[in-house]
Amino acid sequence: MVKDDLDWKILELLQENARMSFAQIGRVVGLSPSAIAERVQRMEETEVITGYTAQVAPDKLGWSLSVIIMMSVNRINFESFTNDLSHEYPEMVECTRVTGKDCLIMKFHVKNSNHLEEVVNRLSRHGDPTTLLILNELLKNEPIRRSIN
Amino acid sequence: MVKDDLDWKILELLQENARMSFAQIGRVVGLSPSAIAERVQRMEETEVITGYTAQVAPDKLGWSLSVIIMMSVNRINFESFTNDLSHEYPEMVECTRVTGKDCLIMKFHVKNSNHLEEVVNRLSRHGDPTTLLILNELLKNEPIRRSIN
DNA sequence: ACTGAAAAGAAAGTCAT
DNA sequence: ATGACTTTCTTTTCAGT
Repeated sequence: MVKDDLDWKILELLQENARMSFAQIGRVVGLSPSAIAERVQRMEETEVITGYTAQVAPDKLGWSLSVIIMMSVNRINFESFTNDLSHEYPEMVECTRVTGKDCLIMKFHVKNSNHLEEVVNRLSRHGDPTTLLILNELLKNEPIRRSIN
Repeated sequence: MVKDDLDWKILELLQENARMSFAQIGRVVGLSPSAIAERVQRMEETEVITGYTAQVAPDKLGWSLSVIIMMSVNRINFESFTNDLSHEYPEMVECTRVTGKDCLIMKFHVKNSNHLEEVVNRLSRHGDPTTLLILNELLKNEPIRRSIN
């Protein structure tokens, strides 16, 4: 798991820049590269760290519209809908089930409003989607820090 | 920007594992390490790639409850609220402004329901928050792929 | 659990092709 | 963009504490 403040410092650094070398991290926290490697490996194995991802700008890649779509999917269709999501909806980047009547909150990147309409049409077979256009991502993927108890 | 399919393949690989070495990527896509380095550097400079982040499991770190909170903040208070968000709300990991009456959708990790109440109380000074408990993250940080055409 | 040393591997730079 | 080359840095492994 997470043992001490050093582990927390390592987690913070890797959340800010996942490509930092163990040597670089070691210099900041005051441990040898091998000690960092061991700690990171332990946190990977215990799934405290679940992966490392590059963040990309969808608008620079032809996905110029981002939306949040909320939809209730009734229990009968729920499994068939949530099964194979990323395959059925390649433009979906997030899907969160939340409390409320079988409610899903999803995030999509689409090319334009025609593409959005097409996505909404596909979704409509499973429920009644509410679409919110994303105007500004004020905070995104903010690092998780130590819970101060 | 993004020149060709090779760039796209590199982006896919880095979104799946941001710690891959240029040499590893080169072996997969069939280019030399220095060619990969140049392409990645170009995509960083043009801000196609905006960063590299480690993904961590909040529940293994003492943040056992995750919630989405929606709230309208009227235009007068909007700037004062959105200014210094991560400092005022360290438990906030996402804040998205969407269409609708000055509407914000936020994501928080909290320790427990008491902590959640405390967060809701703090928010209530700026608007009327609606809280949805996250039950399951079916899709999270799904890689962005090539827009077909 | 950490250090330090040695070997292997990768990165960053140069240059010619 | 590659290949050859050098220098520097990093990872990995392992013996030692």
